[in-house]
Amino acid sequence: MKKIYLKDIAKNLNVSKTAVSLVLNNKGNENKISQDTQQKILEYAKKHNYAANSLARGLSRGKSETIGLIIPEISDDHYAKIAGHIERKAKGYGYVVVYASSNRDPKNETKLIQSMINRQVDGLILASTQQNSEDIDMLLENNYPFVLVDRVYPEKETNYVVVDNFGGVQKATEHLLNLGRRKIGFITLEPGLEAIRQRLLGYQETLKQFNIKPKNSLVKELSNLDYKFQIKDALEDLVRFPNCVDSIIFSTHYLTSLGLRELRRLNIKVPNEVAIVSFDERGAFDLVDPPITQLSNQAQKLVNFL
Amino acid sequence: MKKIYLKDIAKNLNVSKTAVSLVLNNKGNENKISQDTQQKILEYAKKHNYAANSLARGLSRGKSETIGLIIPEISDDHYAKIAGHIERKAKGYGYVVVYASSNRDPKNETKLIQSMINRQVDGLILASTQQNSEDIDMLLENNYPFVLVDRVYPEKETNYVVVDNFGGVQKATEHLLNLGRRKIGFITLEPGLEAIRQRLLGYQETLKQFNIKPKNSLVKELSNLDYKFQIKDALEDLVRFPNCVDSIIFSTHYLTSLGLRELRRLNIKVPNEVAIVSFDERGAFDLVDPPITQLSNQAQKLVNFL
DNA sequence: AATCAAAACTAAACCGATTTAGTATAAAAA
DNA sequence: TTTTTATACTAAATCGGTTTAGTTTTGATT
Repeated sequence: MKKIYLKDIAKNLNVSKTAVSLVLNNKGNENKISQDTQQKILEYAKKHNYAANSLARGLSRGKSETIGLIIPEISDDHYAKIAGHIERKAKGYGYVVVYASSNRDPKNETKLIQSMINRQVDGLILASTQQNSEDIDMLLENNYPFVLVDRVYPEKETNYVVVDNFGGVQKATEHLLNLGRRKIGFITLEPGLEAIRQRLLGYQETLKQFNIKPKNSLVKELSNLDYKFQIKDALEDLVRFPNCVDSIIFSTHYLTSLGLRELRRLNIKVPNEVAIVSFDERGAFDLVDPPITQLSNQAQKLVNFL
Repeated sequence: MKKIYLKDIAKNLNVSKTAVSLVLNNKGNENKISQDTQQKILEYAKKHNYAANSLARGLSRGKSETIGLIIPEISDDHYAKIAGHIERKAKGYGYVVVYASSNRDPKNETKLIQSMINRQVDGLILASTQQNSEDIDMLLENNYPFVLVDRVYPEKETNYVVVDNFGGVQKATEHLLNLGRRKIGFITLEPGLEAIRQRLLGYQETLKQFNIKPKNSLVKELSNLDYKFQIKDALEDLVRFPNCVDSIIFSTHYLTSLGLRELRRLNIKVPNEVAIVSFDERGAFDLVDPPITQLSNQAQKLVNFL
């Protein structure tokens, strides 16, 4: 089974490459190629299993039918899900996706963006480190087609798709309030990422709407580096006097994991003594008894807008 | 910031495209381009941020510096991890990876393989559905560079990389035996996949090595479609008279998840009454108390051989 | 001064498609 | 019969590189 090229078809059927190309791209009619000839070409192509070399096609058409996806880490569940949904959508349009992980390093991200552009991807989807203003500016200036997902530069005018961080936490907070909880703690990260800021805001604003004054002492902002250690103190402080929370919202799934273990260590009954809600989904949460309330399927919602 | 092409450099420096191409590909010396000229070209290229169009390069070189990855599902934790490791390795060699999910449908897989080939990927990594003998044959016949990962056609002579299914379960079994457990149940899937067969074998052979006769009544092979429902009966049968197992090996992580919940429902203490070992890793298992013994980091080990 | 080899460079073919700007033939209109 | 207009096709340029097969220039050798 040798590879077959456009010119082989042309030669064997005694027609021009042009004719073959037109017919195989469904432009036979508009270019007045006779039905006979079209038939002939289509049959021959099918019979010999012809498929265009997409590098050549891409070069001459100036597009690659490929989209580039740059994410912090493909092996991260959250981004793997996003990648999955993007791929499904892309496939529907005949696109293929190439991915690359920045490992949350802006320098890497810059390189990857360049590499993707050189590879002639037709567009970029970027879950940025959010520390690459210049790259975003560059893309904007060059009118390069891209959209940000999941992580956004709020001060820039770009297309973006994010989960509703504010609304999500708002719902979480309302959920707890409707259950009658009134002393709601909030464990989150330093507000470096816009998403994180939005989540805190969602919590605070919802409390206000219920005429509860948000107290800073109930909000624990852990360091991105040290959260694993800090969470212990944070949690103890929340559940002990004088805070004595009756519920806690965790703003990311891994904080939830850690927090849950800590609560167990402290012998605190979940949800009777302290109810908890987690912002992110996490498939395996259903392993835990009792199930954790979670805002599920964020990744799904997110990509449907693309 | 306009795009700059090889011919622009050539024109502006009054040299030929050939010279520019050679120098930028580090073939200046072997082709006796003078140091002066080389300097000139390199500087100009750097200054103007030249980068080759990789479609054009790929077309003329006959390779794309791209590798194709076909997996059942990118959003599956296991495959996302594999994808992550593959990407890291690939990046080291200047390769980029395009992925596509077969959704475990052989028809899809066939299409994807064709699509990847048309896209001129330089090689394929395939976590196959294992129901596509013809595709594998085709690849072999055409001498196409590919390797199977994770899922293998044992009767075919291909390159492949798999976790040591046999050895893994062997270790798991030894682990339980060394803990003094003697009535070890094995919950697995129908032996459609080679990996699954190897796991069962690992269990059976290890028992024999310890002079324990493997009993079929202690092995539960659940249907791929119905395992969620069948696992209840399977588990009850194992723990109740006359089987009364003191431990269970689950051959996949999702069986472990389900089994664990069932054991809890049956009020059976893990690991005191029944110890369990899971074949696959699963990050979130550390949520569960007590921790589940697991064979960890399979994905990592797997890809290091690539 | 003629010869030869090495050094420095380049024209043009090529990769495999797409696409523009035609041409040749047949049928219809003048 | 000549002109016009469709119809059915095609040659050649193009995309942006790489590479083969030279050619020209310089310097050393006889």
